[in-house]
This record gives sequence, C-alpha cells and structure tokens, in this order.
Amino acid sequence: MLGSDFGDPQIKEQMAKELRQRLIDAKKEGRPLRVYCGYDVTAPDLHLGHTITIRKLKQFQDFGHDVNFVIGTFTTLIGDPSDRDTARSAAIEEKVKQNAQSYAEQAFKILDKQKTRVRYNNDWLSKLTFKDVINMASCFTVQQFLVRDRIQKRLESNDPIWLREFLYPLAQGYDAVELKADVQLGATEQLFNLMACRRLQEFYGLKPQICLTFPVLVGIDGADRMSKSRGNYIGIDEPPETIYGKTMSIPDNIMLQYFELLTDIDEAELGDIKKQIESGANPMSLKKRLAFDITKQYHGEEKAKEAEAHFEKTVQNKELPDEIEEYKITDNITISQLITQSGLAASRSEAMRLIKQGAVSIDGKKVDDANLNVAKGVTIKVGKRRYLKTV
RNA sequence: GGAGGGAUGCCGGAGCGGCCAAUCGGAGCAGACUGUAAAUCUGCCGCCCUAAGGGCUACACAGGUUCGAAUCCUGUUCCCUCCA
Repeated sequence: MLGSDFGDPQIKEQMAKELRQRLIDAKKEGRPLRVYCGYDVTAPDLHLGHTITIRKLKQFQDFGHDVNFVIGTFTTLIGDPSDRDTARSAAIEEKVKQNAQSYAEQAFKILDKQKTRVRYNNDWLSKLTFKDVINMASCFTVQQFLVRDRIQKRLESNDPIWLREFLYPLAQGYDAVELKADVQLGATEQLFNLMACRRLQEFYGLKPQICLTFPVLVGIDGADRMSKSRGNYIGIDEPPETIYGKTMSIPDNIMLQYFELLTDIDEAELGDIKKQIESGANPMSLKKRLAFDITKQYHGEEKAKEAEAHFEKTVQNKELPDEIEEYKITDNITISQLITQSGLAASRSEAMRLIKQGAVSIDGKKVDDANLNVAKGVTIKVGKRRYLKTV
C-alpha cells in the first residue's frame, strides 16, 4: 500500500505477508476484514495529520472492508501523564465527550457515514476490572518498555516516567481485542502500541492483527509534527481560504511529502512532480496545485476555485479581497483606536507599533499618524491580510 | 518517611541585590526582497497615556530585610529526582 512506512524492513515484510494471507482467508470465510484506527481526542478538531490514516481507512472502505473509527474517549484520559489534577478530570471528561462528537462528524468528510462504525473505547475499557489489568500486564516485561527510545531519553535526563504511561499500551491494546481487529492503522510512532495489541490478542486467543503504520505529518512550519497545540496545523473544518492559504505557507521543501500523504495522485505523477522540483520548476505553481487539491477535498471544487482566486487576488496581486468585513465607527475615532477596538490589533500598544512599522493603510495610503481621524466609508488594511471597511 | 533540586514573559531557557520590562533560541507580528502567506534579510514582540517622553503591572503565593529585590530571609502552595 502506498505510503505505509515501517522503521524496520523485517516488520514491513512480515506485515505484508500476513495481510495477503488474511485477505485470502477472509475471502474464503466470505467476510470483509475488520479494520480500525484509534484517535485520541486532545482538541476539538481533526487536522490534516489525522487524515493520513483516515484516508487509508477510506481506501479499505472502498474495497468493501468493515471500517471502525475508534475514538479514544477512555485512552485520552490516561494518555497525558502531565495531567494529574483529578479535580479537573470531570471537566476534561465532559470536553472529551464533546470533542469526540465533532471528531466523528469531521471524519465523515472523508469516510462514508453509512459504512463506518464509530466506536468509543470508554464503552469497554471502563468496564474492565483490576484483575483484567493484571492479566494483561502479565504479557509484558518492564524491559520491553525500558528499551524504548523516548523512555531511555527521559531516564537519562531524569524526567518523570509515569506508571500510567506503561499502562497506556494495555488500554489501547484491549481495543484490538474488543474489536477482534484484523488490521489496525497508526502512525509510525505507534508501532510499539500496535505490536502490543498483537500480543494481547494472542493472549485472549485471537489471531493477531496486521499493523500498518504511516508517517507522521510535519506541520506547516516544516519543523514539528502537525498539532493543534503547536499551531502549525491545517484543520479540515477550516474555511477554504484558510486551508488554501495555510497550504501555500508551507516551506517548499515539504511540498512533496504533502502531495504524497495528503492527495490521491499516483506514483507516476508523484515522480513527475519530484522531477519538476529538481529541475528547478517554480514551486509556487506546484504548491498552488497542492493547495487547490487539498481545499477541494474538504470543500468541493467550487469553493476551492474561489479560494484560489482569493489567494491570487489578495496575495499575488496585492489587491483587496471581494468581501471585506464592515465595522461601524463613531465620528471622532483615531486610526490607532479603531484598530484596537475592532480587534485588528490586540492592544493599543500593538496598534501603535503596527503604525510605526508602516503596516497600516487607509484606502491604499500608508498611515504614519496614529491620531489621524478615520472617516466613514474607507478601507483599512493592517499587515498583509487584515482588512476592515468603516461604516 | 528521609535527603536534595526547582517554580521567570506564548514555549524553551539565562539572570542570582541596583546597569531588568528582564540575555538568548523558538513561535508570532511587521517591513524589504521575491517565485507564494516559501526561502532570505532587517526590525518589533507586557499594558496604559496627548507616545521624541511619561506612568503602571510583572519573574508561583504571602510576608520580611534593604535607600533599592526576579535576585537575600521566613512561611505557604505546587513540581521533580534519589533513598526508604
């Protein structure tokens, strides 16, 4: 399968072999494969990073397999080891519930709602007894955890390692048992957890699942993994202009990765794009194609075209956008006050700074006097993409 | 239970009595340039004011010492490591 990625070629080969065999077996039994991927709910929105596996789920779905979208309503609560504040956990639980809902809805931008089973792992994990946990724990040794890279590093730097972190793979692993999964997808960093699932499945007398892992998507800063908390993400629920614009803002050198992981283009085309980049083609036009493709996936072709037009107009031609928000002003208002009040700047100090830096203009004319009175019916521009029309 | 270490701006992390609104890096913002909101370079980056200048609030919290404290002392809260 295009895009799957294992650090270890042996595992990859093994998994490929097992997957072929499982497909044959399933066909004989006249049943589809049961495929799933689990998502912890740390933020209310899905972003492009999540879509790598969701898109793979969709592929399985298109082949007629039984796709389960598992939301980690339970695992999310034990996942974050830094959060031990039990007083807050009730509120967190509530939030997780809400976010889980929006996760499912957003996932249906990719998956077929009719054919997808949405599962919440709190449904089964919260019912396990301490005895179950002990039983599962007997499948693993502490050494297996200690050799992990991240654990090693923290051991060396004296950072805390929480017991609950060791329990996390058990909880996640039980998902695979409960679902009787044939195949589980996950990010490469999840390999350890995915493999733990196999052990538990065997322990419970099931055939171990096939694990497929996929690369972690780098964020639009080109440095860290995409995540909401780092702010380097593109949410699939964001407006078309935003998705388009944010895609245009990724560094040129990660463009190919984005093509590979986030669009449907095939290998031949990918090779072609690669060649174009290497031969010094203008990355801008390729990136526009990428931005268009991604925007289209989540908003449709029409909106994608509009987003592209908007980008060309405002960014490339530095013209004003078609629609500018109107803001009602009082008679005696200075430009610095207006910018602050309307929220174009976070504070008066910032407004002053922006004016000093030459970032503010009225009807295309740069403003250098912060006390300038603003008339009605003019267009204010702050920086590259903040606009306002006074009324 | 015992011993030690720590809490600094969005994040990481200096500073260890005045030169601190606080070094530096990241993020963010702006300008220039351009091939795009890429890259690169430069600047900004607590809040308020009639903004060349002035004021206020800030270095976990509460007190204290001092002409003067992020820096010293006392207490409190929280966190980490090690031993048991």
